[in-house]
Amino acid sequence: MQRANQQQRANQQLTVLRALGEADGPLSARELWSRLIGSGKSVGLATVYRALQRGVEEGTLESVEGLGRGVRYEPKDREHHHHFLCSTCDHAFDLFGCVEGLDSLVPDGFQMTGHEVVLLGTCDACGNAEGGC
Amino acid sequence: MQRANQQQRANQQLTVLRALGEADGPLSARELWSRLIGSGKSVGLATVYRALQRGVEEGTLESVEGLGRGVRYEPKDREHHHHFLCSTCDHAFDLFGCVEGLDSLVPDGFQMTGHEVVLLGTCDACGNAEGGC
DNA sequence: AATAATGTGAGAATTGATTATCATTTCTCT
DNA sequence: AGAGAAATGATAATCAATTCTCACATTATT
Repeated sequence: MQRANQQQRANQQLTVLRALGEADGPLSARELWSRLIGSGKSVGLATVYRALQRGVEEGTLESVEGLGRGVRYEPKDREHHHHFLCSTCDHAFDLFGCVEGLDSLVPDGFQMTGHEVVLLGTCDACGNAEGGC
Repeated sequence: MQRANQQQRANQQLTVLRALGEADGPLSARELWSRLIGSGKSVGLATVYRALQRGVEEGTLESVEGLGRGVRYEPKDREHHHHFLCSTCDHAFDLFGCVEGLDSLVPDGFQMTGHEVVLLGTCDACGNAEGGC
């Protein structure tokens, strides 16, 4: 049992961060954990939280609120983008591009420092498969 | 004591819904409750939840996710609009107007059914008062 | 190798939001 | 006024997300 685990352990937090880096959108701690488990990587949920927390502290990750409930995380080095939230599978996808005309929405006296755009709907996979993807 | 309460009670849920209707943006159950208490109206938090839940069931209210954490509620009869979330006081303000060019962001095969735009920054009051508003 | 520092997993503990419960109170209708 | 239905408020219960704890494993440092 010790032997078997030796190659699977190393720096689990790196495993976590790598998986997040390969995702096509921001993930919650649990989503990330599920993916890792699903792909045969054995990590504890606590370790996922530790990796995310540390990533944010060190500035390599960014927490993304505003996508349904809960908090998701994504690498901070991605360029400005927005997200598509599938209402069927609840997965968030990165989008490319941005929009025009945001400044005109800002009320007098308010200072805008950022913005979020979330498109809602059905993703490709869920659109085809009836039940969900 | 009976006398005193008689005018304060009536239909507390109406009181709740009226307060929400007068707000300048969507409120969470707790925000709404705080406002009521703050303005001298004595209602239970449970009643606030009941009023909101029922409003959604009856179709007069709409729940708004995507503004930081938590769920907020707003009257459904307002026309299409978006929100400004103040990062200092965490209050959400209704905005007027919308944006262009959202369609071009949708990936192939995805079906967009709606969108949300949230502007982040500092509201007028918090911008002036240093500490918060 | 010996020791110290750090990382890890499992599950307990905590937290905050929401819902359920229940004894009263208020309404509605007669 | 009187009876039964609905509403109310206080608080307990529930639930999911996140953090904490601790025994043990791994790595780093002599």
